[in-house]
Amino acid sequence: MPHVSPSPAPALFLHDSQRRATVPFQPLDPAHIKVYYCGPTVYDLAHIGNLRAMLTADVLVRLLRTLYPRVTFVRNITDVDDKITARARANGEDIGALTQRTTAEFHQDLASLGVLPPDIEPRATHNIGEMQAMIARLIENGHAYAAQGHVLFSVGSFPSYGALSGRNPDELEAGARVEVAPYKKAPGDFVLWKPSDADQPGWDSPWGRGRPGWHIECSAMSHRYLGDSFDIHGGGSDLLFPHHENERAQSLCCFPHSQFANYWVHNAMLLVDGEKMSKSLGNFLTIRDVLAQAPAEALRLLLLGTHYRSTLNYTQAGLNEARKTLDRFYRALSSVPDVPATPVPQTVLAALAEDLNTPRAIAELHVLANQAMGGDREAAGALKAGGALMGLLQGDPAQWFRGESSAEEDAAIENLITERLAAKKARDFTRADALRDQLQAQGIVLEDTKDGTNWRRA
RNA sequence: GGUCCGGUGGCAGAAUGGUGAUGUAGCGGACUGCAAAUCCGCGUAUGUGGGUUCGAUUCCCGCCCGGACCUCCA
Repeated sequence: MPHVSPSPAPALFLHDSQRRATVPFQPLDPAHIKVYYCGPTVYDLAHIGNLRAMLTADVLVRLLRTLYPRVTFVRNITDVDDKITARARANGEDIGALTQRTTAEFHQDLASLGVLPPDIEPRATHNIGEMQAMIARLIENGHAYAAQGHVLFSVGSFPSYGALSGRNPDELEAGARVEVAPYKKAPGDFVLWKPSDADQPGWDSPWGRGRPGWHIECSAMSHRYLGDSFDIHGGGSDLLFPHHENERAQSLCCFPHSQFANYWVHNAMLLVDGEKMSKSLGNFLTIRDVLAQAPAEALRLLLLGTHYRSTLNYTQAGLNEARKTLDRFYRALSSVPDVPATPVPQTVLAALAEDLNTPRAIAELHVLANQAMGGDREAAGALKAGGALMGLLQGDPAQWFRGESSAEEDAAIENLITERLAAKKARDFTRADALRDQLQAQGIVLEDTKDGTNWRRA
């Protein structure tokens, strides 16, 4: 019954932040989709808010790969930043050591969540030359100016400044909470290049030894790896302004006849227990904090359980529920012998094609799981295939239920189960229940079936 | 202050101008020695006040509440 016949791919709709509407996705070149995401600034462990953006990108890219023959996904590493310099100093650590270590930790964390690596992962420090070339070009074009060792982008030189984030540059000044640096011609002008002290990282440049401003790196790297126009640029909604607005301004002024990013995808923020995650509130959660108390897949399912454009409230209860949901999904998969390889079910694909509606896609997985539970092998295959599209359900069910355990542990458990079965056979239920309680105390749950007793970890 | 987003059952979370998914929790039942798992059944929701409409949860306006951004936070 489930949808194994090849069907035409559904049309992809995406919510574009700039158009402020959900619109049909029309690739620049259907033969090759190009996606750029802002990656992490590597000075500390990634938190679950960072993860949300990475997961949104992951599902988007997985979906694009099923709809189009070729996708190039670029996600940068920001390895030069004043936060990095400050942290390295605080740690008494070399900057390179800090960024390398943090990058490795980032990769490990994402890998444990099943987030596929980008095709290209450029580092800012490897692209200083490209940044300088863009800055020089912006100065030539009259869009930037040097002042007191800084180079600043002149916001007034770009009429459509503010179009992405829906801001009026004149109104920005009114509520500005930051002091305007004296070398700025206009308050909204932002730094492309800034001078470095001897103890700050720096590179020689026509404007003196210095380092790039934050925004120019993404313009330089997206241009180098994707060209002056590409399909999708994504990131957290907090990057919309000023980061993405500024990127757009730089890139369009540098390459006036380009489109830069054709679609902008922004995920909403995440709360923890209803409050903004912050170190001072004590509710700051790194990916590793969560993985210490639940399987990575449960975290993944939890984060995909809310649409990416809605605020997501992370709670322990939600994490537990995600875990129970996976129990059911894996139980459905294991209820069917030899789950067949099946195309992605249309119901799941259609949900994701509507602006990455992962909650609806997961609801469709429940429908398939219910069918699989009733013995429908095709549904089980579809469940697994649909899960794969979201990076879920690719594990071994036995592994899911039993987790990591040694052969000795397993043997000990099996022994107690055998003993209990003997007691049951002798109708010594007191003894049998005592053995079951003993296992329960170890976190082992028993399930008696016609064919014997199964066990799993609670 | 400016701009923007949201308020759906106990909880999580979709959708929609015409009887509101999916899950979880709860209740009842089947199965079980008892459980666990599974299956069957049940109930409960559109913040508030107006407007448009034959009909509004959906569109419009006010109000209340929550959240985001407003120069380097995903």
